[in-house]
Amino acid sequence: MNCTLLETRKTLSFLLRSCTAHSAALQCHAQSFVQGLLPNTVLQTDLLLVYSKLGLLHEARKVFDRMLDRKNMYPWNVMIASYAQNCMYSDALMVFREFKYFGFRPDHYTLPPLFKASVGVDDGCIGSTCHGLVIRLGYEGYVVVANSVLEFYVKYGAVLQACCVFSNMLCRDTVTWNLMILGLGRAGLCSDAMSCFREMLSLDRMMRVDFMTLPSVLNACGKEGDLLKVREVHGYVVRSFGFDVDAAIGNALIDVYGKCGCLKDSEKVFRTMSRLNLVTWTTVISCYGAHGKGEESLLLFKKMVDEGFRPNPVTLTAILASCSRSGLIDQGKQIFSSIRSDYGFEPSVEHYTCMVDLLSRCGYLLEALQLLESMKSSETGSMWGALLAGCVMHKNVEVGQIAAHRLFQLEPNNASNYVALCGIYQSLGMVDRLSSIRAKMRDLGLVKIPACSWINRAGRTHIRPRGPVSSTSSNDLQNTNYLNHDLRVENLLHDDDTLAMGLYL
DNA sequence: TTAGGGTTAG
Repeated sequence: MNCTLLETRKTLSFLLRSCTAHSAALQCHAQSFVQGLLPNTVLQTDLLLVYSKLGLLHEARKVFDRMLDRKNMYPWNVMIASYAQNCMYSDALMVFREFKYFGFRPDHYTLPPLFKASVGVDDGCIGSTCHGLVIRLGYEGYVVVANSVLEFYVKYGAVLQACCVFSNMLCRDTVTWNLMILGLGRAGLCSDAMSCFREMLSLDRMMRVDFMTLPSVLNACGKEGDLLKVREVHGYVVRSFGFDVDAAIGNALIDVYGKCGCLKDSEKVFRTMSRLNLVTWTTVISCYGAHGKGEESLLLFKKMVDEGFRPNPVTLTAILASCSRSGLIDQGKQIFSSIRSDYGFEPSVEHYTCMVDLLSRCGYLLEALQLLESMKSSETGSMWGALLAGCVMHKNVEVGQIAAHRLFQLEPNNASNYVALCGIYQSLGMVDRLSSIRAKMRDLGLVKIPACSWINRAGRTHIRPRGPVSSTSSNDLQNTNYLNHDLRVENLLHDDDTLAMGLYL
């Protein structure tokens, strides 16, 4: 390549790296072609990067496929990462298979997207095998790689394994702590999540709590329903970030106050937020709905649409659930029919469940049954459970028996369904049938687990069973500190993973 | 020249 062409190539590389628009990238690409600079590994890699950055995966793949130099790891890593970042997990894994075919060994750039892809395709074996590779190839010391391993176990719902990885990590940073708090909170180990947060607060500057830590911490507080802790964390948020917070923190605050029964506080946070997103609207709609304020939820839904936000399936579930809790039958029916016609989604299992619940609560039991029998999605216990609950409420034995017998097939070990049917028979004085169901429960060895309440008193959570039983300390139940488990990483890997590692290397 | 984290329903 002569000096002029080299200069042109360098200029185009510089321009490509600063491209922020599709048209500019296309112009640079065209110029590269016209100037006779292609194929060239450096320029093609720059094109691959810019198309990936702009989310133009089809263009990126075309560039990748035309690259003649397949010995360079860099484009492979970029292609795998681009697919993973754009949720095209199967494509990422296919490129990785090809990568292996060419005899490459993954490096510390290759592995993080593979963990993401493993979670994306819901295949724990891939992540587990990659974990084996991390150990075998000695990448445990790279904090980004180690965090990806941790993220895999957190997102895959394997909290014990996540704790094990966390305990054995050679280096940690803010992302590590954020992931661990997230994992503990998602697993319902809320006290452990809070302990983890407090430990993080006591660390030095390198591990400083950042804006991404707080939604997970708040989420854990919400699951526990501990208002005292919520206020404590909210105080920390205001001291650190002021009142006008990042959308995700604001959304978590709205949600958590709603879950603790403080709708007024949810409203206050909502009013002070300047950066709203679709999740904000969905959360606030859901909060009003959960507090039985369906009319307000509908007004917010309308305002959201007027402000240009297009509801997603989660928003539609939230508004349907709000209608259901408030018995707003006409509005609920109208929204349900608009899911396909106005918003272009196929109604999901969740949408059907809300609709069956709404119809059942309002006494339209035959209509609910017809809806269940007509739907294309696969039926779930929740749907039939909603219908059965409506039958109990409205003392309808005919539909109730259909729902109960369907539930006996779907959930053979769930005593609640038998108890619900007994409730219908009892309310109608059908003594023989009541005795028959109770006898069946005895034969099957089914026992209804008594309901209980969780009460927070002076910062301690107590469990109060129904009936005249004294309260039990939470310590009786939550006496496990997961982070202090003596765990060895080797125990996380199955024989199959070891075998896969052996085959690979 | 490439890799990582948060919030919403049921």
